[in-house]
Amino acid sequence: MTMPAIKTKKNISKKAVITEKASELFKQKGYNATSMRHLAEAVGVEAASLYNHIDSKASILHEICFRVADAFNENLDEVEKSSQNALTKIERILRFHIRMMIDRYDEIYVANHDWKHLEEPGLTEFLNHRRNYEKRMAAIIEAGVKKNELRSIEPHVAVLVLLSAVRGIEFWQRNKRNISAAELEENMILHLTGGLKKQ
Amino acid sequence: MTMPAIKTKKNISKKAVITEKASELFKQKGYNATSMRHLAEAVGVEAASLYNHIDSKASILHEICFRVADAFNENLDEVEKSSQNALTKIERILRFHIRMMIDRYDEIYVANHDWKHLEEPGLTEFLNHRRNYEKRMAAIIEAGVKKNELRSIEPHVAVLVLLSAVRGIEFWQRNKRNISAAELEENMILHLTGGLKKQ
DNA sequence: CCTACCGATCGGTAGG
DNA sequence: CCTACCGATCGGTAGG
Repeated sequence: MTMPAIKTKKNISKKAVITEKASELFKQKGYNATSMRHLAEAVGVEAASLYNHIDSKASILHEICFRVADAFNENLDEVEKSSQNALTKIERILRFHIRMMIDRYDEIYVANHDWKHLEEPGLTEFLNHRRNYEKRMAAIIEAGVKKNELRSIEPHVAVLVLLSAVRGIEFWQRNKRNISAAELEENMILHLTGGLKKQ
Repeated sequence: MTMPAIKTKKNISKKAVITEKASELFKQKGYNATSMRHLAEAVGVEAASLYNHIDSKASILHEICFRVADAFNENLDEVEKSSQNALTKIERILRFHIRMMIDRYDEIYVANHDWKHLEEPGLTEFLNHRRNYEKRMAAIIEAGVKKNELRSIEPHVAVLVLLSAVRGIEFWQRNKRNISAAELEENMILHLTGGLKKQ
């Protein structure tokens, strides 16, 4: 008799290590420049052994990208459900993005940079996720402008500015200066919502 | 007797075609995922023939990245020389970035995404260029804050927000909606400088 | 500018 | 989880 429960548990845990190391390497070198042999070395096994835990190199990227997408979608669901005003909603979304960029940097970086190498149908699905997310954010801003809560600004441009500004935390990650994560967050919120508020 | 003048002219022009096609392909697929055989096909020759015009795949990436870096540095030189106030200087820099993102999108995209694959010493040189550029921008903002022209904001965070927000034009390039380039530019400036102005 | 070809490395499999 | 190995593809060179 085998012991399926324990075997499963072991596999999951090793798979988690592989995904984590892959996130690190993909972030450092990029998806294509990271070979399964590099990854195997980082994990501490031979390349062939990785395939006992994962299906393919592509499947690792798929898992990283969609885990990230799911986290952002869940947060947006919650924000949408609330009855706060538009500026508060946007601020909540921004704070979530900023914290994800700080706490789960490797995964986020990979999802932002290497989604292009997803295989179909994952690629299309991922892009649909993203387009949908941007539309929902734009709708929040549009409602705020209509209610005269926000400065009159083109909602899609505002979304583009907000989402990419937050990605700029990559600069901060590269050389974490004297600024703390909290200080970074407050200054970003100040700058970005300052451009949305009515003067 | 050979005719060196004409021969040189021919080589330069073919090299320009190679660089242009490479920018396009690197943008679409990424540097590593673009093979010299793909590039040769796009140019209309066999892969081996490319090497009559360029030294290596790496040298193409080098040329793209440094051509971009030089353009931004030249503009910043000009802005610094002027005696305008801080907000005007920042606005001029932003408008230049926005127009570069629109007019020379392929090159800029490659410089932003694939600089990581530059070979040393190019990689270090490129990163120094960038760090220097960010410092000079931060100095402009810092001076504006001190002179009480700008809202009190951490200058390095402001630079990070501004430079990455502008990169968000990638979203716009992916699905150029109903918004014109001019409308995009004015809305971005409104949003980003709105967060810098004193209320 | 081409044909022919090089050594290196890739993702992945067979079999134990 | 390993050894041994596969076909495919890579950047680049020799020689004409």
